[in-house]
Amino acid sequence: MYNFKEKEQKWQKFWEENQTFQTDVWDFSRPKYYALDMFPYPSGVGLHAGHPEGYTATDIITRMKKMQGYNVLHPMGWDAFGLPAEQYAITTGNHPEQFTNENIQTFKKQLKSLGFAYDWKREIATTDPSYYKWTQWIFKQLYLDGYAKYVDMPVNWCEELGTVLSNDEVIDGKSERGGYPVVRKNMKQWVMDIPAYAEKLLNHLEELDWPESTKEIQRNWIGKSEGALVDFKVANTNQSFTVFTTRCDTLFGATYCVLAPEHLIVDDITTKEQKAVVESYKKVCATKSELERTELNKEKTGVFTGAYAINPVTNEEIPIWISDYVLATYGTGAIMAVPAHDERDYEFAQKFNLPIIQVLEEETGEAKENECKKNSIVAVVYDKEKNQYLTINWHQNGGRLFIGGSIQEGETPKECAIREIKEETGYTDIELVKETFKVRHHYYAYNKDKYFQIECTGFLFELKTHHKENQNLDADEAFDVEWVSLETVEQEIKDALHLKILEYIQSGCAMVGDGIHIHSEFLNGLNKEDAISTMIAWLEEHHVGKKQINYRLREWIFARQRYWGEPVPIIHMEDGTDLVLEDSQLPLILPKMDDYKGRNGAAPLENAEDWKQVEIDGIKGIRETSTMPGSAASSWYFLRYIDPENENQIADPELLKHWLPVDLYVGGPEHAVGHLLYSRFWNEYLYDKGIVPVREPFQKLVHQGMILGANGIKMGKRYPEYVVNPTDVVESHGADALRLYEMFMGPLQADKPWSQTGLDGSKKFLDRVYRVFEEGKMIETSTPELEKIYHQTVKKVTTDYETLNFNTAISQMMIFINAVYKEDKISKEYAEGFIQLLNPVCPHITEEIWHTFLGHNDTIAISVWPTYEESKTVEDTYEMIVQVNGKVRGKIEVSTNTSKEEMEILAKDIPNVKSHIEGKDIVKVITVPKKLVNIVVK
RNA sequence: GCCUGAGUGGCGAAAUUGGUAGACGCACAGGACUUAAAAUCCUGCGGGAGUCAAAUCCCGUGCCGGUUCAAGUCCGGCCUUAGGCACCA
Repeated sequence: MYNFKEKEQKWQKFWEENQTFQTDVWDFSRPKYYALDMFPYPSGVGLHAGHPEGYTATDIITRMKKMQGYNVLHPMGWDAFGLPAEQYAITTGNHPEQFTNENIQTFKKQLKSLGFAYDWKREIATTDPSYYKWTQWIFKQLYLDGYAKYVDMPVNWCEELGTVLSNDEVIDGKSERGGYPVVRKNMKQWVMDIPAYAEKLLNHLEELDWPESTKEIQRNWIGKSEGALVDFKVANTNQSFTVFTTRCDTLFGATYCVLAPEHLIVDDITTKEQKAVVESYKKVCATKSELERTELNKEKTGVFTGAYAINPVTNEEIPIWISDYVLATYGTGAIMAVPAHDERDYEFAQKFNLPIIQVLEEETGEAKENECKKNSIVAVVYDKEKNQYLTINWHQNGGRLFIGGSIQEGETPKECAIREIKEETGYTDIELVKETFKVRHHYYAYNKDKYFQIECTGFLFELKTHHKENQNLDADEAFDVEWVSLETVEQEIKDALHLKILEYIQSGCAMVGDGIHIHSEFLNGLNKEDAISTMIAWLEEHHVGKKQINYRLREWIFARQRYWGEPVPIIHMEDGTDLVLEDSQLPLILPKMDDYKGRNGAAPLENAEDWKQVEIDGIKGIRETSTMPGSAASSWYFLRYIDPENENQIADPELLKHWLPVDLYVGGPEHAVGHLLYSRFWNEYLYDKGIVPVREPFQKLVHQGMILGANGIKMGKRYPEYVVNPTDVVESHGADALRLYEMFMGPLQADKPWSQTGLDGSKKFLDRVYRVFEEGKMIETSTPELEKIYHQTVKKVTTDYETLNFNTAISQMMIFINAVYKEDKISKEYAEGFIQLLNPVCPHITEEIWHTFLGHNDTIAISVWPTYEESKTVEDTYEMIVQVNGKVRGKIEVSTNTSKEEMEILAKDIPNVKSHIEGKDIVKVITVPKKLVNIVVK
């Protein structure tokens, strides 16, 4: 019986004493492999069930690659700055460092008990001054190059946490940590100019082997949009403002402009009469929290400034409004409103009765030469009481349609619609509900033998009473007037124009799609794409605008009003200048304090008087008291692992050149934007500076799924009875069983529920493996019976590990062990190979067998990975499937090199197949070599 | 609303370029060993009809339709669910 408790400790001690997994990074003689886990925040509660999942995945790759002859770097460290340690310090009066170090020790002990092949000599903690020296140094470079800036800007302020937060730390208007409300506030802040790298960060996503979903999230977060800047003069002043638009082609339809309430020009242009309302509106917006702003987005609000802008293409005066639906922080904080072709502008225009001009028209039907032009209408009449629509059934002569007709001389479209309804159906007691945008339609009229191009307006009327007057029909108008349900309408109306009008009536807002420009002078007749480029050329020629690319990505707010973070190495001098510390003054050490609580929203370091006050060459100054955000240290830690003790640079350039990029990076999907975007930014910056040799740090990225409770719900405080603690499992089942189970549960990337019996099953498998040796099934002579399955197993396990399909690799090893039991013997050669295959997943039991039963003195970790022969994996017979009309009617064991002709003959000879084809004509026979025969009969 | 991904037995899940749906494991049932139980080993295990037993047949991969000799896999349209974005002009 295998004593996992004793043996696991024995081998962990052995690996440590023999430094089995220490990496000589200067050994360039072998190919390198860098396998990285996202380093954990060492919280007080220790490891949870999810940690071993990702860590085991990289550990498997590490151990296999090492056996395949790679020099593997597999480090671990601690992302140790953060809020909990600080809050603990505030409540207990202890130093956060002490708390952090205790947690690190707990984590480390737990990780070691799982048997991971980390090189603990390279362990780093972000809170260690020898580490944050270099975090500060990178900050300094960014500062000197103008990417780190101290600016006055609106920020996300969280009162409860007493700090500002970056955009990725705010979710639905609440703080990611704790879920406290977040408000907007203007503050002097340190920011990183990540938008300057937006284009590079976007483009280089292409070359990465990352999950498509994560790349997509980053693309959305960067949010590139191409458009134009357009200048608007304010009438009767010398003021002007610029708007950003992606639809400059609709400029002829711009009927008003909207500025963000915070826009600087607002106060200057507001007229006396409007001053009071503008002021009060601005006040309301300022006090709204981020949450209220997003929640209140149903109803548009805004006020008129009294001023007018001049539309540069029409030279007409259009009113300037302010509204919080225009964001101060995006684009230029000002827009031109085209209500006909933008949903938000449409809604706003409807509410405040602003004019709507259609400048784009959708087209239905097919354009022909020599078309006759006319204007027409399509009218939809709806009976609310019966929930039915009024239609005209032309039967063979055109099917079902709504009411349609041509507009006559001197008639408005609406008058035409009312007239046509009366003439064709007799109904007169109707009320107009809605008039749609115009549609351009092309059709052929059989009765007139002519092609027509019509401009058609749609109408929706509601029937008030069934009062009817006489119809007034032409002789050739033979149809039935029918009330039908919406379902019938959708099924039976086929005409493209009528369908389009119905679509307008149902959706009913702005028309945002493509179409043909109208009422747009030099754009008339052009589609959207052509019109945009034509308009940009026009704007540039007339010096009133230009092409512009805009990003949604904001500056990274790089300061927190907290204690437990890296100090920013800046001194604000009395003379108003900012001074960055000399390299020799780094690291700037975080001072010990009596009280870690900030006062009135000020940073805790404000209280460190002795530390804060400095004097240089007789000039007094005050140190920056904000600290860096959590994602600062994690944005470059993967570089430090390569050379963690280097005192002169972040890492030796020669080593960086050899070891980068990270070959495999495994971590949770929750870092899709924050950490993974910031690291890419810093790495890209350091690449541009020539410090780092690769543009992208993480070549291949994989997100492990979540381990759910046995109830299928995320483990956590809500259902404490379903929480699994890995340390308990190591106690009860052993580290190997835990590792094996977590890898066997399902695909690495999927969320999977925990199962206690499943875990038992994994342990049973390990006992079954051990028993092969314990019971003496291993023999010195060869076992040809197992040859094929052994080679198949080596092949499948190797390739499945490489593609991270651990669950199927394990199932193949189970199949192999089942075969060993069936034969009741195994040769030493195959036993060794098998134990090596299992070793990356279950390092302890395999190491034990390797020494005890297989007689080795050296660790299995440095043995040579087993190989397979392709020729020995292929079967020489296979089960040929015989189908009749696609249904399986027989199976027969045949040799692999049976010819197509032979296959067909054999197939037709199977009794059950015979009975299915008897008396029928064989239409065709499909033969797929090494697979099947399908006989098609009639 | 928009963008991703997922939906297969009682459960976790497998299935090359379309080619035997359900590998492997869990649970369950039966047998062997045992005084007995546990452990272990062996066998069976999608649903239905059929039979002493079998052969055999029908149905079955979220739903509806299509392409094909053949669809879990490809195409069109829905439904459910998880994640992301959401007044981004």
